[in-house]
Amino acid sequence: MSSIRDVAREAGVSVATVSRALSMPEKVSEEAMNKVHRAIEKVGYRPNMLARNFRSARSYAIVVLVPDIANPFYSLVIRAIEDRAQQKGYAVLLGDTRGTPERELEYIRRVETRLADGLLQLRPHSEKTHNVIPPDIATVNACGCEYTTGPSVRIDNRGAAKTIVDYLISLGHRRIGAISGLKDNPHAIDRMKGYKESLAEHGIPFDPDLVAEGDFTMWSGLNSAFQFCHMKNRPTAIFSTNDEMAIGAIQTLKSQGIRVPEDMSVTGFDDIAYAKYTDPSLTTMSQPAEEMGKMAMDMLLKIIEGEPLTQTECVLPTEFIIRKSTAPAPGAELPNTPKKVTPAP
Amino acid sequence: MSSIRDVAREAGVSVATVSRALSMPEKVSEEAMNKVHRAIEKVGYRPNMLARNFRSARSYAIVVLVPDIANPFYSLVIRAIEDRAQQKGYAVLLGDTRGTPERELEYIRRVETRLADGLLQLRPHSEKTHNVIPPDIATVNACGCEYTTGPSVRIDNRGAAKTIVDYLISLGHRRIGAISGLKDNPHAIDRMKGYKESLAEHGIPFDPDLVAEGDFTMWSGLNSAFQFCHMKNRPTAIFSTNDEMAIGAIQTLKSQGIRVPEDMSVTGFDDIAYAKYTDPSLTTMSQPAEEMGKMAMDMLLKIIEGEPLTQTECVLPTEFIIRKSTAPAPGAELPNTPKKVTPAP
DNA sequence: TTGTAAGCGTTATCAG
DNA sequence: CTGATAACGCTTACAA
Repeated sequence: MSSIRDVAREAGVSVATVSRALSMPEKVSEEAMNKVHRAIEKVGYRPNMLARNFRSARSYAIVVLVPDIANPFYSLVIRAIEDRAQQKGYAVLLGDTRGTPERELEYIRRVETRLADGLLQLRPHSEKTHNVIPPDIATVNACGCEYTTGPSVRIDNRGAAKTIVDYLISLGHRRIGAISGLKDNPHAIDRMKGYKESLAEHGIPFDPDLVAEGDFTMWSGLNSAFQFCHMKNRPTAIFSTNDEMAIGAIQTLKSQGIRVPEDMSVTGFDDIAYAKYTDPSLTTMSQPAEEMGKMAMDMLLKIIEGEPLTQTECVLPTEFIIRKSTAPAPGAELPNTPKKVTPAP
Repeated sequence: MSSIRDVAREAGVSVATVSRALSMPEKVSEEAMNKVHRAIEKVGYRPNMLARNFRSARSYAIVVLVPDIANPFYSLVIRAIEDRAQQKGYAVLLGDTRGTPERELEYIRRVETRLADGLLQLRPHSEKTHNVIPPDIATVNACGCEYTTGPSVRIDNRGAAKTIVDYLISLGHRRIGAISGLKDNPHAIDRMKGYKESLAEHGIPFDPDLVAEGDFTMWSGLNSAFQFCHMKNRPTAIFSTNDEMAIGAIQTLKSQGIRVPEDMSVTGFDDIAYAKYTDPSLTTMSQPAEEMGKMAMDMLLKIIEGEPLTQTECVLPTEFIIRKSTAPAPGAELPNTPKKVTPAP
């Protein structure tokens, strides 16, 4: 519990010199430097960061607001954020909101009360169900959507979804079921837009009976798929707005004796690590999770440090990964099997 | 940026009264209370927690040291920790070490410099490869092993592993391959002990050729399995020390035309969410991830607050989950198929 | 290059 | 119950 004073006394210099030796070494003589370091060693001094942060009115911490840390896509983004933060000397406060506005508010308060210098959001902001972020708070959205306001990093969810459905249609599918996220989830909304756009473009009428509402969990994918199994005129393909629901859906299909992809194709979204190891492996849209986290962190740091933002919205490219869960529609006659699909911008 | 002074002036009371109104409301008259709250509202006051923490020499934060946040088992534990921390008014600093002692040290420093009040470790401590935690730091291990020193929460890794291998043997398996974690990983060591114990108990000689060293990733499981496929006298079952390696291994086996479980049984460890959705679904040992995080957090809080610990080591029960990835050994004659297996203590 | 001393926003200690 | 005031450990003008 020794303080800077003890070091100063031991070294025979002033506290100012000790302070400077620690934070502006170039302004201290070599001799003083040595004395200080010896003294630090001797008294076992550790600077009190609480005091330093207080004095400099900065916490060197940011909070990450995430709907669910156990979601593998989010944990990838967070890992990248943490990595970057550590490099820059910032700490990451974990803010798992579990979808509740109350918990979210707690974390917003943490930055209002100076416990954090900024806020990184991993879920698109929907004013209806979430708190509005006070305007004086430095914040960046790392997983934005089309209508995200304020600085954000995102992918083209709509375009990426359209790419997937275009592909399904090119395989001869005409009845394509969709497993959406919750109705007011901005990611689900954007992706469903792409789904509808693709259908419209190919002259396929949109059928509301063909969309099931999930909540991005495997469990909900499992349940949603039942709805499609027992239809009189069941779809030949399922477009899921994320990988876990697709994995759950495949499970159900198999249990009902429906072969994937021979009888029904299934696509995911995110390309989580498990997508490659399911049976069959999952055709899906890969998001640059690491890059998203890293870029968002860099943007937030700029805002915090008062540097100008070169661009306020950053749309990153996705990659369409074709694996084994998709095949030509049963009985479809294809002019030629598509070899290549342009990735979403 | 208004301070407690502004509130005091506005309310016509002293700063001491404002401070008390906020942290010891029972010691303030109702009248003063009202004046203060009106003033707070009016000037838009938010207490500066940096100052409060500095003054009270507490950060109300803990750091969680985790080898890899993207590991689904760890993210479950962390979610529970965060939940508990939030309830108790503590923040969680994410410390993803990526296995490097340097990053680990950075986080240990954070608690030495008062930026956190305590340390929760999610990996067993092995003195050889990790920093030693200074004795004056409040710390609890949430995923301990047999030889973890200091307060810890853990499961009986050895016993649980033995339960699995006992089961395999009861199915008639005699040549049982093992995919271990890295040699010096304490979890891997404990679990491999259980493996060997079970073999010994059943009079099956231990064969070093039958153990592959993985690193707990799916990728390493995938590679390890190849080693078993191409053996002259290949095993009829694989005991993997975690689920991801088991999932990777199954992938390899299938690709090599080896049916699971008909030709070869595979077992995992952890029971991550995906274990239920692989094909075939995975027989594995379920760890009480949430409970482990919650208990460890409670213990750490007690240490921080100076309360006595009722017990310093807490061993939680596991549950053996038999799914579809295990079956009787090919050609084995079983006296009677085992119906029930006693779970590890 | 170094030292002196004035804060930073709170809480805690004393008197009143 | 309330108010004045001294810390808390550090940074940073300003002076030397």
